[in-house]
Amino acid sequence: MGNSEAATVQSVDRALTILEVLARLGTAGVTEIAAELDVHKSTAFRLVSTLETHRLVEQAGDRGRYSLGVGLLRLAGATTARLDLVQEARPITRQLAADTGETVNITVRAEHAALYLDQVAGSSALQSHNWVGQHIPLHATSNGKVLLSELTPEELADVIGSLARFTPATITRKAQLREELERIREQGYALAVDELEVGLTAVAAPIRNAHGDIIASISVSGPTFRLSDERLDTVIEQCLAAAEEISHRLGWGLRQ
Amino acid sequence: MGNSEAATVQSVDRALTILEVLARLGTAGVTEIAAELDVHKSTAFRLVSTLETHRLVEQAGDRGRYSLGVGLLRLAGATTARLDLVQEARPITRQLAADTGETVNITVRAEHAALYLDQVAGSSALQSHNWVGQHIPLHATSNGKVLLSELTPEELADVIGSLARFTPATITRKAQLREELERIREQGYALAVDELEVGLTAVAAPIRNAHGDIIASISVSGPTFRLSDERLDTVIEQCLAAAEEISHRLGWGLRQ
DNA sequence: CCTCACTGTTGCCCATGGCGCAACACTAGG
DNA sequence: CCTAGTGTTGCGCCATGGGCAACAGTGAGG
Repeated sequence: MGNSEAATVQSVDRALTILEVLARLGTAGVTEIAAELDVHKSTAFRLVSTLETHRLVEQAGDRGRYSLGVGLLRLAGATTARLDLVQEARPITRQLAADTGETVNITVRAEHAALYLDQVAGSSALQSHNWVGQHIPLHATSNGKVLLSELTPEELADVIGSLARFTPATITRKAQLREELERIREQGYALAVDELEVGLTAVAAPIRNAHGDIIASISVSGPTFRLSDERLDTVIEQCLAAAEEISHRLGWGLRQ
Repeated sequence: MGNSEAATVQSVDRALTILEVLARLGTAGVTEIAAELDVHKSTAFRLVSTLETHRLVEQAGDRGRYSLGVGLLRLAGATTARLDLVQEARPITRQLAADTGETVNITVRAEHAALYLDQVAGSSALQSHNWVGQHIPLHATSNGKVLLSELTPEELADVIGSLARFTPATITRKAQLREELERIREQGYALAVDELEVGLTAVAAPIRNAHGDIIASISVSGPTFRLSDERLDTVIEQCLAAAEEISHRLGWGLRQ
């Protein structure tokens, strides 16, 4: 999409231009906006009205003068929270990948799935695929299970639909998942062996915010043959330490 | 605009819904977005494309997956900076209005005009009109002159067009304005007597950010008969003290 | 290697929804 | 009161937004 002339919708373009005008001027009336866009004021009014319905624009002070609205802050907030997390965590995910030699991933929950925010490959990592921006199933991954582990039963019921099977080892019954989540809460980390893919093992630990809520998960994943029992204990400890460090950076533990 | 059914543009509505979808899901492809909107994927693609042209959406990681973009942060940033300023300044503007009994205003520069961000009326204030959200001429007001006072000559030439006359006392020659701005730089505040309206006197002082740049102005205004010479000195001191306090709250003076 | 399934992207044409016009409602100032 | 200016609403026309179909690209599996 390097071509700025391609495939744009004129009325949408105009509406977005209104946002830019309001950022510049602070406030503007319909007639002023119409002049900026070189359209009739009834057109400007309809476009502003639509923006207002979505809270991207609101009426400032007196009736009829418009300014940018709180809906923008909300949308931007979703973005900055994730950018901040990746930035704060990056040196630690780098170190963890270097220490383990495996692939390190950070995920957050996005409704019914886990979303990959960041990925750092270790020296032994065989897969070169970049998962950033992609969704993974919550119930079949270590990261996903961490993200589910402290939800209330109501929240869990809301988030989890049918438990799709990916391998013979995938958890597909809700009672089994609940037991697994209980185990994760007790031991403080999640393990997934061959549950998403045969031959893939992953360990994940929770990243917490200043309030102690789980907001993300960090995992170390590699081929099952390399993450065998004797090595796994070390990797679990390293993963837990990394999660704890990131959590501290996000303010966890400072208010207790 | 209490009526959410009125006067909306369908394609704009769809585009804004895409923003909300992306805030929820983190990332999504065109086909996913089309399903969320219940439109054909070519329609979804064009809408996303338009959002991308304005940087509100960008491609996340792999080609073809979209997430919210930095353009959103920019738009939101314009809003939050102003909200922060009003919030930080509010207790001080309240106190100043109580101390002086006059009307206190905070303005920022919005291109070629000064924009009222906040207003607190004192006990003696006769005018009940709320100016928040409105633009005022830079050259004919104490606030406006403060906002102009530290611009470079090139910036000043860019910002100032013709100097409209509002009263016989309005500054209408550029040489005269330059002298006035020099005086303001020296004394640290601006005075406007009968320049916008006959019978209206206002004092304004600069609000500075952590870097020392003037980012806003705070004024005390009232009828000329009340802001006479002997009283004006007190009001000027109070206004300067308020501006300094707000500036400190915004980080001014902490790095010297 | 090939094939298939899926996704994103482009071009065309038509009908629908976005637009301008005109009227109305409201406000402030004289 | 009137006037000038602004925001808001309803109507009908036509331009542009939308769906269809084709194409391009990618990844997985055989």
